[in-house]
Amino acid sequence: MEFTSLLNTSLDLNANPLRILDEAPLLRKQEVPSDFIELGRNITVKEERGALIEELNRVSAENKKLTELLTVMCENYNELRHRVMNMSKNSVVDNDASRKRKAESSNNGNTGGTNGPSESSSSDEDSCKKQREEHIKPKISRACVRTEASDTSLIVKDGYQWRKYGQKVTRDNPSPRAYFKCSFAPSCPVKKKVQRSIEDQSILVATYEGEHNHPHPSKPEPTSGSIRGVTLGTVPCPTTSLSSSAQTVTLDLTKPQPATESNRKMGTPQYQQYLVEQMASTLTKDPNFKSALAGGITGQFLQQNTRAEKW
DNA sequence: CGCTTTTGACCGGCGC
DNA sequence: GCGCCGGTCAAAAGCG
Repeated sequence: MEFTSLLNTSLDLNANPLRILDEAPLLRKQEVPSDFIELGRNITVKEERGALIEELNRVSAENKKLTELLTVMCENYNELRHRVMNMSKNSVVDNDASRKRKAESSNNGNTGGTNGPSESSSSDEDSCKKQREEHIKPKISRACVRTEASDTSLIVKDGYQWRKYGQKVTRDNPSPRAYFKCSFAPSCPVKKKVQRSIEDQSILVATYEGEHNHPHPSKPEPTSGSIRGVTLGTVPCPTTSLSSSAQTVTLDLTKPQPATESNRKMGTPQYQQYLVEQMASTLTKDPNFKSALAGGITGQFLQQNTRAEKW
């Protein structure tokens, strides 16, 4: 990843905010008098103390907010994890069921007179064909991008050059779906479909098909324009097993968290501190997260997604 | 003038 | 075989 080397992706998260908060006044107390004497400022100790207390309150409030945010994220993660696990189970069942259904229908068609052997061989051929086709299938990945709700354009700035070649209103979603081709290289086979999420109109769901056969043309445009990512400009969605109605997540946490069991203790300062530490260390240590973040910023997330994704 | 976007028409797959 | 639907094409319009 050439871009990860250019960008410092370290989040520099404060892994131990509560302790530092406790230490902060002590540090400041040591610093204040020396500054005070050296610069000879006309500030009374009272004023300085008041300012420090105010600052401390502000930081505490900020910390509280962040802790709450992390708690919510953790809850969402667990919920999503359960959903994905259930869905993957269901999809396996569904695949088997649909295969059975197809086999049954083809068998029913053959009940007229064909015998067993030819029947089974044809179904085997079909399955082989299917497998071959699936291998040929271009890699598909999906990304969700939060935009202004009022922004009606279906433009996802991921750093690549796209040419729109069609737009359709699909049955499952009232908002139009736009079709794009990569126009940076004429031979590039990558296509992109962009459609607003049916659940949240402010979220654009971009589906990428294929892999770019050329280097990334440029640094991605800043996400400050029409796209307003909170932390990540683009958010990798769970792709394979989740439908378009799947819940959009803002973080792709791939490692299991021990929070499910300790949810009962949620709210205690110890738990919150533990949560903060765990989340921060998970985020900063997890190479998947780092790469996803870097990819999201640089537009490389597409390639990462497709590589990580099963065909 | 060349590139991009728009949009109606067309095509192919799939289910009934 | 027919109709529906998603995906693509291509001509016209727009834009810098």
